[in-house]
Amino acid sequence: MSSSRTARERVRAELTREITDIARRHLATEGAGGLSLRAVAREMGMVSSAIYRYFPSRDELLTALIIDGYNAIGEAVENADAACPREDHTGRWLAVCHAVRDWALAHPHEYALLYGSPVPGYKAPQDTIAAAARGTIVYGRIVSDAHQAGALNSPGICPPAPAAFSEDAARVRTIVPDVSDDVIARALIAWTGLFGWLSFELFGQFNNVIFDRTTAFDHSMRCHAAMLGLPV
Amino acid sequence: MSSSRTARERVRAELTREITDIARRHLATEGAGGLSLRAVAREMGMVSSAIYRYFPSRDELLTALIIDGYNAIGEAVENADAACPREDHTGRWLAVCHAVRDWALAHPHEYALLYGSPVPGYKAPQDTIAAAARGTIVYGRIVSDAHQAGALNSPGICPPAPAAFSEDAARVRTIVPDVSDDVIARALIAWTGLFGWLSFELFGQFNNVIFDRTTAFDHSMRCHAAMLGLPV
DNA sequence: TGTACATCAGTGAACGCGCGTTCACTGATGTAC
DNA sequence: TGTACATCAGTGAACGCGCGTTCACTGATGTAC
Repeated sequence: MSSSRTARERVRAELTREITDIARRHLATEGAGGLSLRAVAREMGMVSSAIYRYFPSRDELLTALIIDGYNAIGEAVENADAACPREDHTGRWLAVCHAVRDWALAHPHEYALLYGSPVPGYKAPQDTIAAAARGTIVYGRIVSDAHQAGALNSPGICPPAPAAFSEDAARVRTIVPDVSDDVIARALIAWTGLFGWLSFELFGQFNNVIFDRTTAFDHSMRCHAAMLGLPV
Repeated sequence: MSSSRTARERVRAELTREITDIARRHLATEGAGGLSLRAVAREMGMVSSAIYRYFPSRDELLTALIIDGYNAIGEAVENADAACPREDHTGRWLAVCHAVRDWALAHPHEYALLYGSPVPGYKAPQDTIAAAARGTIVYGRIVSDAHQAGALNSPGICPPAPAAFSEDAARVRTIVPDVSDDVIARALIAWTGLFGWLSFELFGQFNNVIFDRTTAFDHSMRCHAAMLGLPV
């Protein structure tokens, strides 16, 4: 019967989720390289080979974790954005920044898995790339909304984007529609600036130097907004 | 005799260098987690335990590699800066940016070791922190030189640095003397922006999106210069 | 310059560990008639 | 509703591997008198 088939499948889905949960927890203690199928199986109370009923290899498990991570960060970003008035583009940008940071601080090893050094020997499959776009798309919509609302006023301090940039800009425009090359260039700076800050903060580069990180972060992201052309 | 003592010591120094060279090469193929004393020993034609004459543990070898890395990047930055006319502060900043990037592209795994996810289980000792400062000090001097030459004109688009930032700013001022909190905040943004860009580029975040990376990078760093208040 | 001794470099065997993955298997759960 | 069969989950043993680190040792290189 279809109800009993879903019974077995429900157990399967449940155990799959349990495996990824445990794996995620191990990631948080051992780091990406230390993720071991045997350790996960041990904690599941299973024999190590049983894991292979659920994931055909260690890399597939890693892939699942990466996709989950991108989705978690994407969801956090979407929620933060959705909670702001549509026309408050600066507020939306800042909300997104803080959402990414809060998530990163709560899940430092997952952040490292997504935005840190690539895991040696691991080749990211195509599925992860789609998941990675989720947060970026929200950011792109904020910028293009601001542009369409006429709220994006170039601060006029950057040199114009070079002609050689236009091909790459065209590709980025699929995520940030309608805006000029100049805006795309500045949007890229803000985006890399956000993650650059977080990587410094999470990977220890601020140790013994910056202590009130929330304050400095917030101010930095406001400056990025200003450079982007948003009202601050 | 002192000449014969230095003979033995010269061999020792030579072999120590050879070990770190091989380890560096392994780092470039296997990544930080895959660095193995046994593999290094094998390639040296030694038995694995012999390595312990030179490094008391795997972590000490890692520490040596990290310090070497920071020094290499620091030296590249120093040279790039020194090749510019002192009063061309914008040129000095751009030269530093390109020097860091060139080094990072030539040594991606070493870059990851220094600026990527921390190696799990490895606790960076104090020596590495001093070495890490070398490049930063050059950057700080450029900013403070520009300030002292009156070449640093605030673009006036950032909100003022919050009062809560002043304690951290004071700490940073030991590296960038004399400048205001506002300048320090903007200097921090440019610096994190540089490494944020490089991490995106090296860790794969630009894949399938940005292809002419040198062009986009150069333009981004010019924008950072402009935001910092340097003439562009 | 020659000898007695101390220091150091490198060997080889061993300890104890954990890993990913395969394979033939036992039972339990689901399906079709 | 009941039975015969197919699918799936989990077991347990094994393969083959590499790792960091310790230890007692042999020789060679350096030092002091």
